[in-house]
Amino acid sequence: MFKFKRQTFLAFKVGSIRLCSLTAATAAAEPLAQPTHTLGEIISGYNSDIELTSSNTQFSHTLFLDPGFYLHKLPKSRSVNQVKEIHAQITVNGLLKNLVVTNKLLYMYTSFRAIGDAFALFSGLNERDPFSWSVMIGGFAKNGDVLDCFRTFREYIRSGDSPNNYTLPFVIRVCRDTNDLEMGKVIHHIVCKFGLQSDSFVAAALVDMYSKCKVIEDAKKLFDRMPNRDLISWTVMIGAYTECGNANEALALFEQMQAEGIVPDNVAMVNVVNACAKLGAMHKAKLAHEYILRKKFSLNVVLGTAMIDMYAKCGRLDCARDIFDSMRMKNVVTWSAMIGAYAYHGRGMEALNLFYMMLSSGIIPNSITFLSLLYACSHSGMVDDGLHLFSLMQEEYGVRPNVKHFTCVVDLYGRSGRLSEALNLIENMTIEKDEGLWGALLGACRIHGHVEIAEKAARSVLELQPENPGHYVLLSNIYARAGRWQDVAKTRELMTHQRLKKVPGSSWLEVDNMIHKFSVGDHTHPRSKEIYEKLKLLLEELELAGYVPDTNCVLHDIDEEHKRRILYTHSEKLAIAFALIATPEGAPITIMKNLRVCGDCHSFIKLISVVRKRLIIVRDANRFHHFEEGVCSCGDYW
DNA sequence: GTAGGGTTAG
Repeated sequence: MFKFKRQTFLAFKVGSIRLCSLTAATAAAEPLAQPTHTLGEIISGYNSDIELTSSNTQFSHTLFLDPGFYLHKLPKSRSVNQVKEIHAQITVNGLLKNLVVTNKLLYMYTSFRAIGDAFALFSGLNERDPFSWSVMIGGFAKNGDVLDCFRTFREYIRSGDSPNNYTLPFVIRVCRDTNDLEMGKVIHHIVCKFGLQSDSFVAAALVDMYSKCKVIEDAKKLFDRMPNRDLISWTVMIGAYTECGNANEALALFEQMQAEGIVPDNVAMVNVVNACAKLGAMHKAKLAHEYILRKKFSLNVVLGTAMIDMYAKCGRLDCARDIFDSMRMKNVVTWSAMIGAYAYHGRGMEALNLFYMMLSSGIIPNSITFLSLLYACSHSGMVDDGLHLFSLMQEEYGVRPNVKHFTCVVDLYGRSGRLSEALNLIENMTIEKDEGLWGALLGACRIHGHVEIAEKAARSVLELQPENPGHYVLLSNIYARAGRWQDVAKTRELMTHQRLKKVPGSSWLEVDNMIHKFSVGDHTHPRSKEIYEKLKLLLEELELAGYVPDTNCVLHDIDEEHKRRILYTHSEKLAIAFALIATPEGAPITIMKNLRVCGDCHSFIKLISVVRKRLIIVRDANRFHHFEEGVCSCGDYW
């Protein structure tokens, strides 16, 4: 124990007080130069740690001269204020000139996202090494400070140092986060220039960047060329395939990874679970779950939440709820996932009840929680509840509605036939409108056959997205229903003038633990011949039961007969025909579709559910449809 | 002795 001399104490006091402001800690180094020297003299006789206590009990600090002490102590900081306190101690000890200590200090500031403090320290440094630069570049990257990150990276290169396998992944990350493929390619050139393309960290970051920028082929090429593919690069690649809609390939890759002797971890399993969710394949989901239990992965918040989503998207609300109930730690994402699951299945009341449970357990809802709730209300016809939540969200929780929230409210009004209120809401909105918003209004006009508002909605939606064939189909359906055949023809004409972006539609289902995938007019399935024969019989059977093909769902400029042929080979119908061949009589059928089920297929499936006495569940891009005894409660179609 | 790539709800 050492009692301060008065002057030393004052010097320290200056440091202690000033370290509370961002730049002051470094500024404090200057006036402290002299007194610290005194302090050094005082304690020069002690090589070991010395505790200095002031006579004023307000200040009681331990000062150490050994850099190792701070390297050990800094990571234990629990707040930025603690870092600042240690910063002051380092300062009064004159240890700021030790770059190892200073870099760690810099890192601690960035880890608390105190980027201003970090930069103040960084810019005050007389000397910087590649560690300091990479911590600073990484700090900006993790904080989303794109411009500062690039600026610092440029400065670093200008200072004469070479970019390395630490700095580059940070810069690549920024390109990924901002979806800046062009900049990503520039960085890729730099990577090659410095011969770092084989580094695991750099390569994995590049693969991730390419995949998030939707150039999966480039990502795969890079991945295939990697000499050492570790767990993380595999995980990135698995996630990339799931993201681009090829979940089957993602799961295949997971198998391949294990065959190469790589042992998955929790994060890898989250990616596997996501792939199963995308596939909606119950068998795969169960296998993944069993694997997770067998290998004793901890069901942490992230993995647990992913599993809730997986089961919900496989059509198993009960399993999703079991996982939800078994989770000890739940965050707002977990609750929102479960609320979203109910919403997705058209179970508005359950979604709402869960929301109130969430509130009583003290979780604060966010923008996405409310989006799921509004979605639940719109698909369950709970107009008043939806409108109440829409105002609650803004007034009680300060969540500013984005265009997706508005879209739900338009849907809410629209489905219940309050079309002018929906239009009014859109017209009075101050935020930017998108095609989804107008599309919701257009969809509502189809349900209620409102031509006038439909034309208004169609004009706006086609202005924003002229290349989407779905909008023309909707408008044409509305005209057709009103018997306005000239306008149907005009719509088709309008469409043929556009370059249409066709997202290939596909449907798939799981039979005997295998995924069977179909696209329109598909003949690739090994049992294709049987499927088409079955479909022919089904069509005859259904026409007797009153099915009339709705060729308005096909908008190609072709004759009626050709339209019928296209219509009857829609992927949903092929999938249904296959299911009827390959599954036991009376068993429920579950089909997945990457786009929305078309109106004709919707009526087709409704009829199948009654003439074949089957429960048919269809998951499309929007929701789950439960067809039972000729009824689907979705309210999407007439 | 100080710096690094992958994860959950829409």
